[in-house]
Amino acid sequence: MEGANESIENSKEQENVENSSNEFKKTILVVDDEKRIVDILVYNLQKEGYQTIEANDGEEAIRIANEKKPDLILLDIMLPKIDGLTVCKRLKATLNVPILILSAKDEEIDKILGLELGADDYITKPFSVRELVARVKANLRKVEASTLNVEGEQDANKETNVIELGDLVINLDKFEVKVRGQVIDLTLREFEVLRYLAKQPGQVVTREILLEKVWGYEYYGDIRTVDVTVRRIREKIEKDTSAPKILITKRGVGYYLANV
Amino acid sequence: MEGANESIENSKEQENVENSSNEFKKTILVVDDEKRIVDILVYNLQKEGYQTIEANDGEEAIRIANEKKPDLILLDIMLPKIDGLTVCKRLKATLNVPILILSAKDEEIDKILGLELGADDYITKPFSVRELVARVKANLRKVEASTLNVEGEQDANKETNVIELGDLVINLDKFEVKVRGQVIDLTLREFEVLRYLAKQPGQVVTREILLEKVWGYEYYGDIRTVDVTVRRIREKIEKDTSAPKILITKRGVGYYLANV
DNA sequence: AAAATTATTTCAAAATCATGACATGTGTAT
DNA sequence: ATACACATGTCATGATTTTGAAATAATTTT
Repeated sequence: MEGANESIENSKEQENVENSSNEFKKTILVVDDEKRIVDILVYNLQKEGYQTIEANDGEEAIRIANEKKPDLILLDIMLPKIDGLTVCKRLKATLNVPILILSAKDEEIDKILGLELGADDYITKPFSVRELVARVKANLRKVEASTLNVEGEQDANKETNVIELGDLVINLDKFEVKVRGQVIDLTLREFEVLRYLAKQPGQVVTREILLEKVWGYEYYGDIRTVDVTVRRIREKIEKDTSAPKILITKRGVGYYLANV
Repeated sequence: MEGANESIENSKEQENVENSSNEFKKTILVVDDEKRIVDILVYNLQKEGYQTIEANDGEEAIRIANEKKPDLILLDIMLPKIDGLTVCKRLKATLNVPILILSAKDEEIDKILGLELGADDYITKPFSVRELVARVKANLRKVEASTLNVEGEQDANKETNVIELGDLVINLDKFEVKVRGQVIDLTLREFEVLRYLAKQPGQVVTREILLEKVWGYEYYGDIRTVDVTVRRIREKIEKDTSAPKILITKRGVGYYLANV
């Protein structure tokens, strides 16, 4: 979204620089079941000088990828037949190809990263075409630059997938939450809300942001849905629901997690 | 256009937070030749606290957009004089503004996407107002996010979202104010007034400006409302309300925050 | 002193939130 | 297939807080 004008012109120039320097066009496999999305992606990637192939579901994706060996894969997670997560894992197991994940929700992305499927990058909807193209290029460059250190760095940044906040311990890998030492059972939605808040403790998050990041860009339900989910979380983690100490309301704004 | 009423209720609630947190209202250019549509869009966007400008054909759209530099453009594709596609392409060439395409049919969208133009998002008629507003907000947020992260790489760049002014510490993320080390509890309105003043300490701000920037353009209430809010703030932050040391009156003009 | 401006108090309306109840959908075990 | 538990979203209601306006008091300016 940054620099619309600049990049329209840019893209023409870079076309030559980036692509003509490699004799042959890089091939990108676009995997999405929404034809519209595929169309945008394909159109814009071709404009940038890439060759594209398409797949509309997970099964196809795996088959085509193995057959055509693309230089990069753009992969939506919401897919028919075999979901994107599985596709990603399987492809990573057999092919050494950068995979760029498309997703409507931040939380979905987290899940993927948490599961260590080996995705190389991700981008959440709505994304600008510009942004996408930039990521594609970046990832292709990365491969080129480090054809030697194939698997070196990834394991290096093994972050603690546990967030600790006072009485609260959130294990992102296990999808498990402990309060005061007790494992409590949250539903997926509840967990995601809590996790999102926990990533930035103290920071007040509006309901709208939560809806977008947790429920997803495509969700247009009642904003008060957030309140209800919060209440359900509180029922499980707060000693006294009527005086929350952990998940706190900022009246007129939204919710936040008390830090420490 | 189902759901016009639904969002009328909606808008009452979140009115403030998202918009007034940027102390000026975002401007949205609505481009459509059907007056009815424009009216509905404008009405609802204003309800949400956006400023709106209108254009009824493609020619006008381009002219106005270049002149007024809106923060976002809602663009119908079916337009007299210059069609939406062209408008989009041209605008993208000169302005860096998110464009949200309105279209009657899915197929139309398909066609559009097959074409160039870096539209940022699209929405097909009929759409719910809630959906539209959500998309508008999402796209505006996107812009904001990308202007903050200079290179878009990591969110790790910790902008201190904290304003310090002598005894006063305002944490913008937490919507929290400390006075002499003590966290005090301000209402949203109070917080916003204080924040606005704090962004330009020493600078005297008239009540009119405060009303406009904090209450919003559409607010036509009593100007003395500002006084009352100021008093409420003082009660919470001043040691001696009758001799304010922090939030000070400039008689005949307005108020300002003492500098250091 | 009169006029103008600001401070303070009070009150009712409006906004916001928590909660319970209900509806729907989904998966699972019988 | 049927029944059941569970997850999740929606809605209505009541409680609480916030807010604007009006009325009055206090202060400053002219």
